[in-house]
Amino acid sequence: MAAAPKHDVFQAIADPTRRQLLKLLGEQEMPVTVISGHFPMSRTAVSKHLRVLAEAGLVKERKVGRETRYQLEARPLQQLKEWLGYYERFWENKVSMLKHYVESDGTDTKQGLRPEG
Amino acid sequence: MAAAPKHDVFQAIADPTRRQLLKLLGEQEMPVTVISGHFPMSRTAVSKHLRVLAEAGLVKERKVGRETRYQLEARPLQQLKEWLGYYERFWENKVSMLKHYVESDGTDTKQGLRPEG
DNA sequence: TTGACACGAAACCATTTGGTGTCGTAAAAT
DNA sequence: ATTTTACGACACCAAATGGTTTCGTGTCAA
Repeated sequence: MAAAPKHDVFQAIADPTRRQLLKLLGEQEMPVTVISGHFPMSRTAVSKHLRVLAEAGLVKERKVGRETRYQLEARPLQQLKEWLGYYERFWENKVSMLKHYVESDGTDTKQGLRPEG
Repeated sequence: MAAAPKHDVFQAIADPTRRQLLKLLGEQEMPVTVISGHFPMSRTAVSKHLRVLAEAGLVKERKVGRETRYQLEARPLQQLKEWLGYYERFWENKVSMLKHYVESDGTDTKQGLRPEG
């Protein structure tokens, strides 16, 4: 029985702490202790987040002596981009249709589309 | 005014059922009973997922008689696209990885970068 | 050799999540 | 007028999640 229930990318990025981790690890490879220094929680907690990210393929680990260094591995985010691609047409359509109609920030007072007037 | 939404977009799309919901509701506006007919769970469960999506702004509800019709509202997904945009350079641009290698002191490994990549 | 450090594993806890079923009520249908 | 339908509001439950502390082990330093 192979381990099927890995974490997927969608789950992995759902947590704000993990998104911060990705950003941090994009800058540079870092060991756990240094990483956890950036967060208001225990090293163990950060470590568990890192595991989730690793299971989703979003970070890679490298053992160097007694430390484990982590670094961003962005490629799995392409899944997300692909998923998003499907929905782009929905807001592109809306925008072009509403362009002449709503020029505000999206806090529309009317719902739906009416002809002028 | 607008209270901080309890669920954000990242959380909302983390669940596979909710992603299916988005896809379904992109096709067409639908009432709850019809929607839940597409899922192997109770209407109440689907309704709760719809609420999460609504809190994230990803669906809009419209009361029509005794039914509540839901439809995709894709615009908040732009946040996701924007977030993703930051990471595109990591897979589009191998040069950035080279840059990181060069900027580090380079004494930490002998196997850091291989030709061809 | 002894001690400090880095880290994962494990046990534990509170809260959230994803699901269930029941019930009340407004709207439609008969 | 009565019944059926659509739905949200609840109350409830098991499992997952996000956090903690403690402990064991491998690695580096004195």
